[in-house]
Amino acid sequence: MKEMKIDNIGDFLKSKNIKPSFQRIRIFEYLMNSIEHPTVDEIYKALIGEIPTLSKTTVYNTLNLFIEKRIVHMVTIEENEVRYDADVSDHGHFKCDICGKVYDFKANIIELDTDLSESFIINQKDIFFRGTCPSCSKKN
Amino acid sequence: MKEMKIDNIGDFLKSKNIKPSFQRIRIFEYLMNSIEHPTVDEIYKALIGEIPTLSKTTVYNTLNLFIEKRIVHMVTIEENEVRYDADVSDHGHFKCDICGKVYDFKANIIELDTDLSESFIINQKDIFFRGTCPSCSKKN
DNA sequence: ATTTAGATTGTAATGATTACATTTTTATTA
DNA sequence: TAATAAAAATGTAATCATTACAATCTAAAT
Repeated sequence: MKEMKIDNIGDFLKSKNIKPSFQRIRIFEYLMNSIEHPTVDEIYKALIGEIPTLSKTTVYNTLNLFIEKRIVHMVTIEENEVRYDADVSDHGHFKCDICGKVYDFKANIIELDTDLSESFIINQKDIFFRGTCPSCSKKN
Repeated sequence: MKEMKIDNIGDFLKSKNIKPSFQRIRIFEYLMNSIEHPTVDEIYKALIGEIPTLSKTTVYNTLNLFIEKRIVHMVTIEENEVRYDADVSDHGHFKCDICGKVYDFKANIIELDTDLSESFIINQKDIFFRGTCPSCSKKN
């Protein structure tokens, strides 16, 4: 999910040195408007109706390009499948072990105190919590 | 990697309600002494010499049991394969995008400021950074 | 209009993980 | 101790996400 609104996705992609093909625009748009953190399969299924020639390989290629250009984050919450997030700002993910739902939360990662040497160049910071979400803990 | 030394792994497993079979003891011991965060395949290959009848299914079963009993953490750093860590204390992982090596670092996760409601029950906290490690950035 | 690079597609292969049934080991009871 | 039951380990086969690669299509450039 992206808080900042991008009015013209084509121009945004261009500004990141990405040629704005139709598929790329629609994939980024879908990811931007997703509250969940969709998998490749979910993105593919959501767009195949509108783009009948879309192939899963294109979704993979496009997402890998977006990651390389740093406009999308890979979220390895699940064991088996990778999820994607168009919100590249610092924030955390909470996964409920019961219902499997993933919640976003704000975290002040910049102020996190670590013993990591200055000579490590950090490109991405992820915070990931697991546990039981309020609605599932109520049921027990 | 586990900082705290466990002198008798069998007793330790028993204390966690895990029957200490030979395979389970050896798998936990291997994980405890690993500086890296081995994959299922790495654990299997490391032990097959010593335990020729060991099956990969057993490694999977055992690790899933350890996770359930909270004595091992799943580390989803890689895209494709899950890694495991016998250090369940709060700490972070840094993965170098160039050489792929994973570094542990200390992080004061408890003091991390988040907007997550109190009604979320947190069982596991993970911090994961990506970037370039000192030895790889020197080379460029 | 032609050429060329880039983007998309489909097929097939790879490789991690799980399902499930069978066998082996360990614990329990008579 | 022997018999029985429960738990653990094993092997095979299946599933499914991901990638490799070659072919086709599209769009930009000359």
